[in-house]
Amino acid sequence: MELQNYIAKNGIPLEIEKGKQVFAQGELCDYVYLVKSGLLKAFYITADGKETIKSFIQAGTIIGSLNAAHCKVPSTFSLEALSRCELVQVPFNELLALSKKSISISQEFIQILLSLSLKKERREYELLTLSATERFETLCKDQPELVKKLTQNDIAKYLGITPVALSRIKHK
Amino acid sequence: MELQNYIAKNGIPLEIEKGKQVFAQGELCDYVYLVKSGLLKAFYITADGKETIKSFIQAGTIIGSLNAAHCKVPSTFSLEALSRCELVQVPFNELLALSKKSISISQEFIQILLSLSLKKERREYELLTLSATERFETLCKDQPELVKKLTQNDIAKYLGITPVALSRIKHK
DNA sequence: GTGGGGCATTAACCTATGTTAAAAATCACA
DNA sequence: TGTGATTTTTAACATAGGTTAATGCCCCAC
Repeated sequence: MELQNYIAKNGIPLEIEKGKQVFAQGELCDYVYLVKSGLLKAFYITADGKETIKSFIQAGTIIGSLNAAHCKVPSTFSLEALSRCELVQVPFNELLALSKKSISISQEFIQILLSLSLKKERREYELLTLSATERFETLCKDQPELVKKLTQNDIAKYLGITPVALSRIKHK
Repeated sequence: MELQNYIAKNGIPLEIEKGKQVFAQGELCDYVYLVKSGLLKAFYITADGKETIKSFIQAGTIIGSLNAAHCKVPSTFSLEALSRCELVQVPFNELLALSKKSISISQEFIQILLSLSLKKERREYELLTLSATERFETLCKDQPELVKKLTQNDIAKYLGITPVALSRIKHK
């Protein structure tokens, strides 16, 4: 909470319209964003121009390209608003510096990174061991409210299949 | 380094013979392990009895089931030695407690978790956007020494395909 | 050296998903 | 309410990878 409070107080508020990008794949982006309201998607555009969705980001989450912010390299993904969003922006380094001065902030950082790792581990597990149908069922069971807000196109891109394949799966 | 030194000094040394498991999927495991030598694999057994490999763990790495250690739930994967291994075992909570008292340990923890997240992100990216052939090529390019030490069986299980499919891919 | 066990290859056939294209449904809004 | 735009469905065909099983290979214990 301390960390979120810090961001809420010291960060720069941003409004992002539906369909607009917060940052784009290939750009440097040293910021981290706290999502106050709205829904976003983080996605890759592959070499052959196809989009695959890495994750959906809901209110209350902190999001940023760790890679870009931490390693000073271009982001590997884009972040785009699926609905009008209120964000608060703060430089990643500022948070890291803050964590060097406060044990409680450090601890919160550690908790956030731990839960991030667990989330990614879960996704890795699903991609590695479940079929597209099973991944779809899991998503519907775990996040029914989220699924309602998404287009089938975006769900498919998140599952790693085409919209056509998802339509087929639903048909059963 | 401070963290690794702590583990090396205060942990319990373990020797694991090739083929033996450090912990098994479904068990509680509150420990974290520093790999001093050898090679291990972390893998899942799915509901229908198939094995898929989550990652290979080489010397110098710290490994453990974050989920099991942090959330007090059974591990979702098993850890098995692919060659004779020297490990050092330390309770995860001990490290977490330590990080609450020392900023520098906290910072190291954060760095480890950051690089873990980046690694997982990369894997997620590959599973989501690359074909089996491309994943195999990437692995061969990025970790040629590792590939040499592995059986084709294990490589296939890591790529998320069957050994038969991998043999076909290599044929080309 | 012999025999057994696991690993790798090959082949034949099967299934899930991709691709393309067209039709149908839904939505957005003038 | 009508109309164009977008999303979803359906169909036909192509391809990657799964499954099973047979064969050969290699290593190692005896």
